[in-house]
Amino acid sequence: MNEHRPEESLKIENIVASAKVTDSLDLPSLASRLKDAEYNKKRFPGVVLRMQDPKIAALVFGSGKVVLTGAKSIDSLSRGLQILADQLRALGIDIPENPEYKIQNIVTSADLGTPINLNKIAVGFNLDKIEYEPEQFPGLVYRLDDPKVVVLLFGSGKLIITGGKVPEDAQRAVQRILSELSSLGLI
Amino acid sequence: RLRKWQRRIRVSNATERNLAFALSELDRMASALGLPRNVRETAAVVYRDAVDKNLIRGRSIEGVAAAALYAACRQCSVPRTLDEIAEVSRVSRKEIGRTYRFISRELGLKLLPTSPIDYVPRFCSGLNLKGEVQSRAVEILRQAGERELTSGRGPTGVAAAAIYISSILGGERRTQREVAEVAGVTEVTIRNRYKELAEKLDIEIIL
DNA sequence: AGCTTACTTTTGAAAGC
DNA sequence: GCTTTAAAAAGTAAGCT
Repeated sequence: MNEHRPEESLKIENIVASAKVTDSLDLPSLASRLKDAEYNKKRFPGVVLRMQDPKIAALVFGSGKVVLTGAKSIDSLSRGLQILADQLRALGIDIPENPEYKIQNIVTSADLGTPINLNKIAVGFNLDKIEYEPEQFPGLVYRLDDPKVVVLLFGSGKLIITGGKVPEDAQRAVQRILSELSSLGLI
Repeated sequence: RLRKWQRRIRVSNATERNLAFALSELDRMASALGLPRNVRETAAVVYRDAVDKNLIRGRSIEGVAAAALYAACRQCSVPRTLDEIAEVSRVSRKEIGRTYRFISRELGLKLLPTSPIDYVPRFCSGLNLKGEVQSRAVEILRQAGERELTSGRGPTGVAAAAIYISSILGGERRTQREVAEVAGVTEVTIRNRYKELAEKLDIEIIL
């Protein structure tokens, strides 16, 4: 069940991406013609669209720009964008064949396989690039410069890597943390 | 040149007026929390350092003052939670927290997370528990720290659980409700923490 | 007591207040 | 700075039975 290999425990939990599918969109009519659309201009300037197949939420703006969140793989993200494009085409809107998109953030979970002492880590790093306030949140926040990501470390040894642009960022972050913790004798 | 003078005087007046306001705010909050003079003085130093480094830009005087007081309490080992500071401030807990992180980083305060042990004296006196019970709670917390039973847990909750246990061991039992009240946590949290401490530190509790 | 729901933290884009 | 989306981690909290 548990392979206990830190580098094999990586799992993408969420991907956020942005794209420009057209030059302008009429949100009011778009919202009324799409079934799963939610639109409250007072509340938020974009239309919220929820897809069930790849479970993704899309934010559609009047500028023609779109934000996709919730995808658990780059593949499902692409499929989600295709589905969104098809829905807009069905409304008579011209959308490019393969809209360009940019991954803005990838959230990955991982497991070091061993419980860790957050207090010792905070001391070991001399609080550099580290924030640990258990009164407020149980995780220790570690900001890495390379890769430029933020890691949330928990006492259980599980962690969250966020802020990455490519899947490899999380992989590198875990490797770096493993080597830093072992060189500090904290793992 | 007269203009320049007047401008300097104006700026100087504003600076002094703001500092006076900040110091009176620190004093007002410290009094409301019953904090000793050394904490007020430490908070004043932190606030002045923040002013000298222009850290007030874009932030409210009251927010920086509250954050300085929060930091000072921790530096002096007489911690107050962000909620307690927020109760006597007109700034939200969220704002005080973010301002604290900012000045803490900019001034290089390097404060380690609050130790549950630092809450013991205040909570015990609030429960009228004698020194013996207090010492036993501190000993339990010392062991808990070594056994990694505090990682990620709220310091007040762990301290409350240790006090709950030591009050029973010392024959001066306080109910979970009473301890929860002075510690500012729920009875559920005390229950979860004390069960974990008792189990992993092999402490037998007979009710 | 226990279950459910929900909030804390982090990240990123979008348009506008 | 805020608003909205999604998602994980673990602790704490609140409401209901």
